[in-house]
Amino acid sequence: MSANALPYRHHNHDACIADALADAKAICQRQNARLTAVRERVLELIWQSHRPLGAYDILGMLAADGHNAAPPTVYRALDFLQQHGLVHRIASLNAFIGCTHAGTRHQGMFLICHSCGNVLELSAPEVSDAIDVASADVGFQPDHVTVEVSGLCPECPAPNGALQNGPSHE
Amino acid sequence: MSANALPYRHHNHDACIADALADAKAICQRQNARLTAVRERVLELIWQSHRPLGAYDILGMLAADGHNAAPPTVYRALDFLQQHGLVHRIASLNAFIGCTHAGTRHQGMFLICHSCGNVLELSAPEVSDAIDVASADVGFQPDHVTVEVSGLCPECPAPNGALQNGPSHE
DNA sequence: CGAGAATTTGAAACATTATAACATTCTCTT
DNA sequence: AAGAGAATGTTATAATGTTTCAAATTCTCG
Repeated sequence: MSANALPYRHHNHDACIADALADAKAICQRQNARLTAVRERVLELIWQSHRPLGAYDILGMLAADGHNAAPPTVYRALDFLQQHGLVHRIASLNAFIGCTHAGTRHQGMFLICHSCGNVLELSAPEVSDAIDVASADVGFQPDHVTVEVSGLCPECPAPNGALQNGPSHE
Repeated sequence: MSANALPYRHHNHDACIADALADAKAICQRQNARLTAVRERVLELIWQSHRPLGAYDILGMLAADGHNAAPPTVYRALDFLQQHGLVHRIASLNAFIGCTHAGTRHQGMFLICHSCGNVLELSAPEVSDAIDVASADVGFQPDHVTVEVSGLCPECPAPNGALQNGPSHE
């Protein structure tokens, strides 16, 4: 019933990265923005997992590339990518993740599995709407919304013997 | 219609702090937790404004007290206070604020004014519910939820001539 | 009370995340 | 080719948070 499938379950991740990069190119072209080599490489690195990556992780990967980059290089690339809606920053993790809804108007909600570390971005209009209503109720004008939910994803077993998704009697 | 008034508009802030401290004492007693001198002082400092305070701000204030504290002292006090539901951490600001719903079961939502810096904590069940539904929809089990909205509070004038709360025709 | 256990705090060093400031190189336009 | 603006390189530093071990305090129970 949900429009949001789990995009990282048994998928062709190479294609997933390639798609993201192709989309990014198109989006930047449309916006007259320059997806330079560093920026593209950073985006690619971020897309190499569905786990958020810290800026210094990226820095290390660039170093492994032979690129002797300093922190500002990475942060600038990340700023650019965020500004163009290609990556999101997860505030509760100080980390960055590729946007799975790039190019579409959306208000993301992030489901962060504290077991496997994967993050799923949902577009949840009902959540945004509820937030807008609650804000308007007290006369607050929302500008930017952060919704980050940490918990257990359906791929991960529940810690002890607790039920996870309810008995599968259907 | 909202149960959440703006608690920081024209209120007696000394009483506000005193109440918070009294509540904290009661809550800790009930939970057999020790609200020691440092912890209480940190809580008091946090309550001295409705703006979130950074850990190092608190550290500086303790220093002004003549207390030569190191970072772990503050972080430990903050951990304790969070664990007992007396303060919240605002992830998008790396800062801490007193909980205005201490002692009650709630899922906070934070309205952060980027003009005056004040933060209003709302208890918004509709938002929590929407988040729970959206999570359940993809089989995710929420554990901890972060909802932080930055924007313009009703106390602050809109930047240019834009309407803020709509015409007051009622 | 008083010994031992547990909790809390002190203190020093260190790790991680992010930014400032300024020089240099690149890219696009004309 | 020249100039303007954008992007990157480089160095240093700021801001935030943690690890570790030692000392002090408080609690428990005989």
